[in-house]
Amino acid sequence: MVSLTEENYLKALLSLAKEKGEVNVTDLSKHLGIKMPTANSMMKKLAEKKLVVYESYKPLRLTEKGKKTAGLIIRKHRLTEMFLVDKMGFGWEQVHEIAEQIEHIHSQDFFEKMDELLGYPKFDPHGSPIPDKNGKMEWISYQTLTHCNVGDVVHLAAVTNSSAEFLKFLNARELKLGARLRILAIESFDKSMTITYDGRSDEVLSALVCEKLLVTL
Amino acid sequence: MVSLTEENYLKALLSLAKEKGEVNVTDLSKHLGIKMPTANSMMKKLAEKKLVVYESYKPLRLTEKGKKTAGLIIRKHRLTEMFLVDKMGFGWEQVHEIAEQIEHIHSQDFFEKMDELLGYPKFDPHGSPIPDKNGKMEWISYQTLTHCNVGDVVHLAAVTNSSAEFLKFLNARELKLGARLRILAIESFDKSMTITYDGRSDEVLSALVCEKLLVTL
DNA sequence: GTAAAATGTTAGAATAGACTAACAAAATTT
DNA sequence: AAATTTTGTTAGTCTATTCTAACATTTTAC
Repeated sequence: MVSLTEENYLKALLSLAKEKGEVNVTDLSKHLGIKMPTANSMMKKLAEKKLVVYESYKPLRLTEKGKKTAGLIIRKHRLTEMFLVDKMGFGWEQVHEIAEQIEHIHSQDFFEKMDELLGYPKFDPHGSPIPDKNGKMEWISYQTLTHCNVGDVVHLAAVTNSSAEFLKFLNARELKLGARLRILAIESFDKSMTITYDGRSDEVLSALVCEKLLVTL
Repeated sequence: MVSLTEENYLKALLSLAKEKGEVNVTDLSKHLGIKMPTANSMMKKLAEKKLVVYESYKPLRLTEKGKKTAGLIIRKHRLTEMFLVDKMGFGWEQVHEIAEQIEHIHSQDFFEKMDELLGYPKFDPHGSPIPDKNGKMEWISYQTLTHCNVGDVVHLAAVTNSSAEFLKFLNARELKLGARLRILAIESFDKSMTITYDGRSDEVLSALVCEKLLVTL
């Protein structure tokens, strides 16, 4: 049995591993908003449950069992987000918080029904891949907008931040997944970008925003 | 702030108060499957939070605040059950367990959206009233089938047990809410009833079943 | 290649929620 | 009304999850 708390640790480990490759206790505790010793003792506990490989002073790793467990929680999270947007009419900026809670519901049937009603989606409303029933996730390698050049024309494929604050910022600029973006200029001083898309022309996006936007050619 | 555990105590207090008028610690602990001292100390805690009136050796009562809080949890539970049945295609026997978890989700918006999508229903799939946004519940006084007589023709309005086991039993007999029941005979020995409805004739229901069926004339 | 800084670990304490054992009060029986 | 049974309370323990303070190791800087 994995507690709600343990589930949150596993999820954090998986997403930090994605971003960084390796995970250390400092990053984990910062990500979860807890103190380092708390994270540390939980790692020992998860190691006993064979969900984490823990060796003193070494980076943390999820075991296969841990990866699968974490993947299945993320699956529930993303199916929920998709359901909330597609079937209940929420905006993509509203669903992260709610999904954060619903992902801990213990009912296979509930999430299978969602999956079925949604027609077995592969991506959530923020463009993130939905893991399969074995917790396996296709890790698509998009580029951040930051890495593009003047003149490039790309499509917005995903965002790496699902906070309401960030997504409201994008809403205000009518910037949606799938949008075709043309890069007009890059300010060398602060790396801010001037782009054009849909009805909007000459929108300026700071580097902080650009690095959260994943694009495809 | 009310914890998930506290919410479950409040819900138990409200439903026991409905059944019995007064609530004592023994019934409460049995209902929740915990030991008496555990319930007792939680009652003191809820009394400090002004949710329960607690006096040594006296029956337990919810305060107005406690009733409202409990009513709002039941509202979330029943809206969820209705949503699961009406919008997601679950059977009425599948939804209690799932709703038991979803009722603890903290998001006004989530339940308001359900309510809206459902068209502001007044009853859940088991015929129980859905409390309003102030946690107030209309307490409709149905009769149990047990109290009817031979020759009576009544309609099944609600069931007082939402367990999968009981509802599967009714499913197997195609006994649904709204069904028009005619009482053909009552066995004086064990109070079992022979009834006819819809396509079914001469179904025999034990007193144990009959007392869980609420009917209107 | 030490010294300083960053990171990780251990030990001990707090809170929530559950338990058992022992005791106290109230209700019921005879 | 005394004895018995049921019900309620108190005290102390346990586990999960968190914390702070102190200490240890590793990494980085000079």
